[in-house]
Amino acid sequence: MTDNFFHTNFFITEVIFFMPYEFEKIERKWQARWQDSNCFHSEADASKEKFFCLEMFPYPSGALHMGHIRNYSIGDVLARFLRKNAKNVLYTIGFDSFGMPAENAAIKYKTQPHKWTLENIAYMTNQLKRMGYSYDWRREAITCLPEYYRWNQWIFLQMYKRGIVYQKEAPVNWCENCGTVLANEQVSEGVCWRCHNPVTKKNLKQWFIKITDYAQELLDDIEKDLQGWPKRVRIMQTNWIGRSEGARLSFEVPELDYKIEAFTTRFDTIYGVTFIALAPEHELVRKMIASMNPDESEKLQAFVKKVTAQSSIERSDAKAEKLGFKTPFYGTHPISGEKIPIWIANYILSDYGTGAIMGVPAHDQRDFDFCRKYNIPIIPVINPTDGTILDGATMKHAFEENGIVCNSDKFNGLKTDEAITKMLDWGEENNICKREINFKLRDWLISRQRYWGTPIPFVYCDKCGVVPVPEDQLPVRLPEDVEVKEVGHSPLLDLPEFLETTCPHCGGHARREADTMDTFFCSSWYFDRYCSPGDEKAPFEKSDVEYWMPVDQYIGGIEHACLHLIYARFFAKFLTDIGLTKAREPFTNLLTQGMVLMDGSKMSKSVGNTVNPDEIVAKYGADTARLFILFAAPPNNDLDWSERGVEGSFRFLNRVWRYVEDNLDSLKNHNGKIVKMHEIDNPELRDFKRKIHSTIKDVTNDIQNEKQFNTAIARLMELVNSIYALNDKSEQAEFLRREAVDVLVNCLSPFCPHITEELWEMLGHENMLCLEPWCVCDESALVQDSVTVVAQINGKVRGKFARAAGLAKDSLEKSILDEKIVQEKIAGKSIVKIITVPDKLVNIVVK
RNA sequence: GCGGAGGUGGCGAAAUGGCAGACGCGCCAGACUUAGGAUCUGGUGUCUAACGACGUAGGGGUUCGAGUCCCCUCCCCCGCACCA
Repeated sequence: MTDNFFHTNFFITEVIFFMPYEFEKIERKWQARWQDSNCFHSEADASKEKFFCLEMFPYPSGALHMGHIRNYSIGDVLARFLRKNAKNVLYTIGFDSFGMPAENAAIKYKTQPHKWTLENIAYMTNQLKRMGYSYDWRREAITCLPEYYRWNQWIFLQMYKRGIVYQKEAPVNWCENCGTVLANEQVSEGVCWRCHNPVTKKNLKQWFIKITDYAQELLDDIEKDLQGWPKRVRIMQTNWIGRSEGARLSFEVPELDYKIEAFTTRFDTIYGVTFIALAPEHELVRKMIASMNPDESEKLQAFVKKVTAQSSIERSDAKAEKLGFKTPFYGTHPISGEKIPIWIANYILSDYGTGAIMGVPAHDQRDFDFCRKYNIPIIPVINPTDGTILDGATMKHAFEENGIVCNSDKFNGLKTDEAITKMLDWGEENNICKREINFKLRDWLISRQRYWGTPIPFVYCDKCGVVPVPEDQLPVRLPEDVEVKEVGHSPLLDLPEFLETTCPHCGGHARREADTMDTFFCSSWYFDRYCSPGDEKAPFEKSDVEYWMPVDQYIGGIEHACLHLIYARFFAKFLTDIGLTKAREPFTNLLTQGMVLMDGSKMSKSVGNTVNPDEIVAKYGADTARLFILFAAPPNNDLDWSERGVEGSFRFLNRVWRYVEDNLDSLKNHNGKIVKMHEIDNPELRDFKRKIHSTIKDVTNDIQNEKQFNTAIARLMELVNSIYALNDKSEQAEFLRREAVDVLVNCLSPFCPHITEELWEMLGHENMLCLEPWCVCDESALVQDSVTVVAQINGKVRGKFARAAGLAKDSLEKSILDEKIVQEKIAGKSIVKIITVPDKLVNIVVK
């Protein structure tokens, strides 16, 4: 009750007790001025150094959340700072506006995805403008509009022409809840990245993009070109791409007239093979079922059914029980010619390698577990270097380390490293194996059984089969006037006017592809589009992207480490291959900002611990919201939301405001003269002058090099404290105050652009602050007159003394030794050594 | 299990190997006040009456000097995890 009273009467109590600066009026005033003056528009200009500042564009889910505010506030500081530092800055925003939530919302609210999405975009655009972000709005890209997605279709067709796009029937990830298939990257720990429901495998014919063609380059360029990325992300991508070197070999199955191919990284263990295992999805399994006796065949079918019905979580959990089925078939060992039993096993992945393995239980823990369970023999072919002789019957676990080869004919006695090379050489000479590189990265499954996405530009002709839609017929428009009735049923399937068409080849009857593209396709090149907004002839102009790309600073969440950030890198490489761009890596520097937490856990609607940016902006203004979120933690840390902290930031801005307002006459009367350090005698004023310029130096460095906005803001708070603390009323002091206030306002402006524009204007400046150059640090003002020298005895601080700066080492030493306290402390002891750091410290080592 | 990033006051956090805790929050005291959740001033790591001692997860090491470098251990967070 009491709480409620204070909340609802906040402004009334404020009016009575505390009159804050009029942030709402001021913020709206400057937002309008910026908009009217087009001051954030940028054009390619070869005579200027460019800077492309990019933020991961939002999905228009309805409203901005604090994560967005953090992301975009970081970006805006950089954009504004660099603009002031004479860079030609490209900074804009857009909406990643295709995707499932729009369909779900359409069902829930009985609306249309199109309508819902555009309304959200309108709302969020207002929010972004209300935050004062300095976007060039002319460059905005909205992916769900035909003028954008037609170029998705166009790029897709270029990929098709180059053989990068293909259709394939395969066991693919299926999310029942979303009613669609998912790419590999979009399944994490066996669950759907979006809805967290377990994913199962389904055999479907789908569109894929051959990202694997670029696997090696995607890997190589991580270390070569992505030094400006967090190490974490580089490692995540490296692991995701998952390169492994090995060999391919095959086992003949004469009975079935088939050759089982297998990939191994340990060809040196080839003599230890005691079984072959196939994934239940392996093509040979079908052949086996067909050629087995009915009784056995039925059992095998039941086994396959049981295993494939398991969800990805169950199947891919390393701790899950290994299940096997012994088939009556045998493969021939490629060297010894022995008959090796063939099993079907649940732990063999159908989509890695060949979906079949050579089982070496002595040297692979998974195979070991499997063999112990099913009593398959275990033959060691490597012994530890310590002389132990392994025995397959008694081994407790697989020996996976390097060692000495045994039980392997002429290779016995070789060390593992040597054995791998020699055996592979021998294997290749004798046509037993072939060296091969395998990647964990899979081709990108691009089809989605959803309505709200880019239509895949293909038709199925009764006569000609799968036919691409000719480029001059693009876009294939997505009908907007639809009713989404249920999840998992695309309304396109009920729209004959969309589905029924004619074949571009033969003019006969054809049916359109009703699947749409993964929305990650849209976000893989939107930054290129920012360079050439509204281009009607191409996705973007070559000259534009060659000027602006690559992105100099990208800012976004780490959750895209192995999603968007891999897809976009792939796109950059593909687009350069077809001559459209030059930058093979799209993002030179990456900053992954931390999450915004509330009471230690992530803000989320479902938990109900969110803070609505609108309310914060209404209560304290955009400048305060920005300041708090930048001050509370360094950008890459998680940030705990604190209303108290917000109040602190608000207090600071009021403190700045009040100072200028209360001292405005004097400040205005002392404009235009910069007092140089050498003109100042008063030590207090010399300190003050030094403070002004050390602030410029530190703030510049913190923004530019460290991207530590929290410490930059701390320095500005110190400057404000110094301004308040200065008592001197001399003319010189007044001029210095004026200088300090100008510096403060300018340096604060990237963080809090509105209040600083207003103050700048109040101070009598005529130009908009956002266009004014950044402050220049006067190095001569940094010179220290006196320094505090620490006297240590045996490393412990025993006194602090003021000394003139720049004293020579020996005179400093002497002067410290002469100090009474020091003399007392070292009395009766002998000096072993003195370490002196000029202007800092003298450490006397005594015995 | 593997890989990565961390562990500093009551809290968020600062510290090119050189005064640990800048700045902010909170707290305490004072001033101005009819009033204070405004504003201003001062204080605020722990122990101690004090001198002083101790203090950056714990233990060891290098160094004149370690939050920072090296080794071991513990704890939290993140990513990967049957990838042959």
